Amino acid sequence: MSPHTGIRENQRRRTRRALLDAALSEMEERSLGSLGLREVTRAAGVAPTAFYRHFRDMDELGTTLVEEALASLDETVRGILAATGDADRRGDAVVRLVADLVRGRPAHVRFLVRERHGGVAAVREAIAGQLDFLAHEIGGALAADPVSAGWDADDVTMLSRLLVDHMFMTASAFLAASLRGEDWSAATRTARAQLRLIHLGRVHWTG
Amino acid sequence: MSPHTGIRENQRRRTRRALLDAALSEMEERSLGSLGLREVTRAAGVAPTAFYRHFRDMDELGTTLVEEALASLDETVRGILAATGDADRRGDAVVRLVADLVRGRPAHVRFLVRERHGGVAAVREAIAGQLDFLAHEIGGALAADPVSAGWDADDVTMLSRLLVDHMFMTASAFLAASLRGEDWSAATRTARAQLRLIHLGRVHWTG
DNA sequence: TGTACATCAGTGAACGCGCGTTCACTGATGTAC
DNA sequence: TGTACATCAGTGAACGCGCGTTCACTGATGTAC
Repeated sequence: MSPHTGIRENQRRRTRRALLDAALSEMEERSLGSLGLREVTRAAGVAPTAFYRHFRDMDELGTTLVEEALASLDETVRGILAATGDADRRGDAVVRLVADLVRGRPAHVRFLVRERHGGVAAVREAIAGQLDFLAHEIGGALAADPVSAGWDADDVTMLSRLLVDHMFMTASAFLAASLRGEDWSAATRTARAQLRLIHLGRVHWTG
Repeated sequence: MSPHTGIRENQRRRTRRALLDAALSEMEERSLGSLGLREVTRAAGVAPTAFYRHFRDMDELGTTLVEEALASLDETVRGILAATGDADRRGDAVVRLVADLVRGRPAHVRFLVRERHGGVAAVREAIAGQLDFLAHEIGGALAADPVSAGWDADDVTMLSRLLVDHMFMTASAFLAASLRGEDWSAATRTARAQLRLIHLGRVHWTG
């Protein structure tokens, strides 16, 4: 191994990252579909043609961002569901997880919220696929709870879908609060209360 | 009044409608932000410059669509809330209302779902404003229910937000089902079950 | 270690194209008398 | 009713501009010996 091994690969990674970050940054106010290749390369500080060394087109860059944004999310969620049995604490833990995600990668989360129903089919489908998987994971964990005795599969699916959608609602509420310069206490209280209400419904559910 | 009075105004309305419909049609797969003025006029069958006789820019066309899409919605919802006391029937009525909306104006509904978190600030804000108003209306109706005795204002807001978001989830589920060529029975059952679960949580809520 | 060759991430010029916007216009519709 | 004038929705040419994509290239990095 030469002393210089990896220099080229390193530069390549830096450019690729610059392109992804530039795209995320340009999408603060706008959507992927309205983003231009030249716009992204300009913001990344490279020539337009450098783009093609990393992505076939903007769709491919978009699906890459989906993978980045949701990587490790379902693992983390599964961890919470497995570790915490108590419903209120579990709810609090999920809300905290969402808050951490939004705080840690606000641009990625905004991207997910915006493009989930957005104008780029490839990206919509990538997100939908990941969320199906996540809902399935959550469903598996919920089905194992004692309180789910007597629930049929459709009911479990219905609940896990509701919870996944609630995670998006909550993420969106945090982003909106940041935009208005508010702190997150009100949004946190609302999200927790909604989860508590859903949990109460679950406890009193009758097939 | 001459026999020809209104001909000009009529033509004007037809062109305006053609522009709005062309935009909705072009947005079946894409988002407002990626739509071009020339694209819309081409689809509407008029010269590009005709656009300016009706809208300052695409933002203004977008906010017009928001008003169209949500016009009469909150009135209808209020009607249901006032007319039906029983919770299960109320839930069914809301799900039916959403289904009718999606069936009757699928392009408008798709537009709302897509642009609610989309890349055009003016349109996002117009939708958010309308939904705030709708949530407030629903909150007013819910607060009047006997079951809401002892609920504070924050709790009522928390619940009406959840219900408004659930309407969007449901609308999105219907659109997705149509796209996959499925009928809407599964989506309807899921939406009703979710509302029933939320209602159960409400009944057992303790400040 | 040094040398000769291969690789390949990023470049810069060039292309044809559709964009948003301006402008003076046309001609059907509307109005005053 | 007929006539003369005003209005104004829609037109078509023209503009400068940024777009996505192609291509042959450069020069630093990597590899074989």
